[in-house]
Amino acid sequence: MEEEKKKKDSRTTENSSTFSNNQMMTTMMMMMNQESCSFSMPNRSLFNSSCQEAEAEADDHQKSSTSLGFIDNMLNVDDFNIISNPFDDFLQNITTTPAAALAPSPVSTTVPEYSEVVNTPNSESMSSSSTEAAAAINNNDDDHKKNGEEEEQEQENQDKTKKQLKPKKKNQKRQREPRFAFMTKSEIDHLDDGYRWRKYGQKAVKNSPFPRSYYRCTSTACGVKKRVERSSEDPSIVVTTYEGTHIHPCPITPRGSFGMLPAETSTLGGGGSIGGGGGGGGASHFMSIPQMLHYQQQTQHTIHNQQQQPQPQPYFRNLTPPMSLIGTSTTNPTFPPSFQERPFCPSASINLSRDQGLLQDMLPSQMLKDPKEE
DNA sequence: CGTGTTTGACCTGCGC
DNA sequence: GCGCAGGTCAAACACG
Repeated sequence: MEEEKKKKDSRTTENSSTFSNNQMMTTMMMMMNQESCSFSMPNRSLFNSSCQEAEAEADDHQKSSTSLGFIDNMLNVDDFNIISNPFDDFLQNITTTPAAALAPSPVSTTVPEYSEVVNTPNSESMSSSSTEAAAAINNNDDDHKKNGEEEEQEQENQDKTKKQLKPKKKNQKRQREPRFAFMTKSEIDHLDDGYRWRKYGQKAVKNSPFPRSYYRCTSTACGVKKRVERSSEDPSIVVTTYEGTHIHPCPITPRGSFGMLPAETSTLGGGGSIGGGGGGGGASHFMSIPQMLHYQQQTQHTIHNQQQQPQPQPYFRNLTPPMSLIGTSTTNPTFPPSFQERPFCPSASINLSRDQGLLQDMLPSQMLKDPKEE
């Protein structure tokens, strides 16, 4: 126990101190629940797998959405309710982009744990909208309600006597929410995905020196959970497992920036902090999407060079514009000030030139032109 | 004071 | 039934 503490402490300091420079991250999706696969990824663009589609969407968003601009593009908040099927895209990408291609080495070897749950992209259970997805998430309950709403009420009374721990237990063993996990090579334990998470538990995992952290979406009525743990085989790999579907848009701060943005802005430290930089000693380590993008850029670049072949780079592809903005400190009005000003990563300026080079590989030419034109 | 983390205790599922 | 491991709760605590 104390060892873990020490480890954690050391990791904490280590992460906070070293995270800036050398972390690239390789994100790869691995699994999802075999029963239903309606998970709605908060940042659709994050996992949008189809490059063309992603670009098209990016274009569409740029044309159509000006109020929230990049934020919307990133989070698709504006079309949260009409998200066609983010996970479907994602899954397609899984099939078209072998994990090994994205992250060659150890990552793929750790997948087996989840390989069983990899679903087929064409699974009909994939709903075509986030609302449907949410419904699909709840359909577990619905199904069971069909079987015994009366029972439910009866047992509800019984359950009241018990701890509120499991009000749902009667229906089934335990609700299996659609789940999927992705592995991220990062020093950061908790990758920020735009939603607010509250840590509700931490457990030591057998055969792993690293504890597993349990997070729950802070939005009321949103039961999405996520587990974060480090791979025992490769401590540099963080395995994040999402369970459930958000039934609400991605939170956005009044200033138009993500609530999720990590500690880079003090305004997000306390009540505004998303992803827990705030209380409890700030032991969790978040990587903002911009940061992720930054690393993803590097990763992509590396991959690109290695393979001499443009692999689909789905997850952050249409998120690249803000990266370029961040890197160049441009003042594109389309994007929130927070993204323009925020030194999201200490290495951002240092890597400016390199990022621009990367952007050439990744960004549509239009994207690169925009800042200049304006 | 509000929000979030920590952490020990408790519960549940599962294999034997 | 028992034990183990995973998952969750909730009080205590930390922070802004």
